[in-house]
Amino acid sequence: MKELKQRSTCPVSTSLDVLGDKWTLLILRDMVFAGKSTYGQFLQSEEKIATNVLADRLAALELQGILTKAVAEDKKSKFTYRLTKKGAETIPIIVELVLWGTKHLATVASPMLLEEIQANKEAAIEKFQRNARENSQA
Amino acid sequence: MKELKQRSTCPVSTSLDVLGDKWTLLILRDMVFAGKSTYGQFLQSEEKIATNVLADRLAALELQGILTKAVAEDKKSKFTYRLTKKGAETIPIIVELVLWGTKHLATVASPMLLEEIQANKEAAIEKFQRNARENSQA
DNA sequence: TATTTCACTTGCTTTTTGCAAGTAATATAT
DNA sequence: ATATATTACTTGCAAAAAGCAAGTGAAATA
Repeated sequence: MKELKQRSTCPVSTSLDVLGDKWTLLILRDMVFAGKSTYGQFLQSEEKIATNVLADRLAALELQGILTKAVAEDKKSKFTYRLTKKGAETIPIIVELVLWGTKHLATVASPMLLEEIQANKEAAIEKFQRNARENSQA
Repeated sequence: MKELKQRSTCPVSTSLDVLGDKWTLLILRDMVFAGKSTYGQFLQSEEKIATNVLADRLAALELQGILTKAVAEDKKSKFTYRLTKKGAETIPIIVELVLWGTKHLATVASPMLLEEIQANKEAAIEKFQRNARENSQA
């Protein structure tokens, strides 16, 4: 596992201690924009995260209180990962990454998603957060 | 050096390919909030970046067009790093990291900075961007 | 009862990071 | 003019993290 090494008391630095690697925010992206919630779903993403890295990150995110892990309703051999409030509040960060990447890098964003964000960023963030919380009640 | 390996065409993923590590955004933080612009200044930060990692990241950021490197006015043995427009437009991401870290992690932010951001986020971001661009004219 | 699904773990190689020391081009002090 | 100090790196090596392929174990399905 991965224990948190806090390099300083700066909020940017400590946020990066938690979220600042190439995979953590992609897992959260999959939960927020693709509604994914299981280990197998996360493994299937286009970026092909290694299975041991995924296990490590999920455990770290759970430890940090960013997501919760629970036995799925349908099968008890399955787990469902859900965002906590703390986790859902990373959505503004992810949305800014979408906007920056779309503007400055060679990327392809879903036009509908992008339009929604550009039309009213605050409203779009609230909707994503509401969805994340709603799904967590299911 | 570090060439860009793009894992997918997703804007979140590609933004993380560029910015998603533990050091890159700290360098940008130092430029934005502390007005730092030289190699020696970056080395002195609280988080103690290794000198070879700093050199690697500065070269990668220059390659990505996020900052420019120029001989300093006062000494020609010194270089000045400045944010480009693309670089200054990462500020919203950094600001969201400040807010999330402040709310959810054990951190200490400058009260003045935090108040300024909380009072009017958009205005604060614009100010930081203006400063970054102003300094780049100096 | 056998096979498949699902969520991991293990072992090994490669890559990245961290650390300490070294170098080379100015700049400053004597 | 010469020696010392700055500044911005590079180099070499050990430690940590990531990537890859195969294996495991519990539960669901055939």
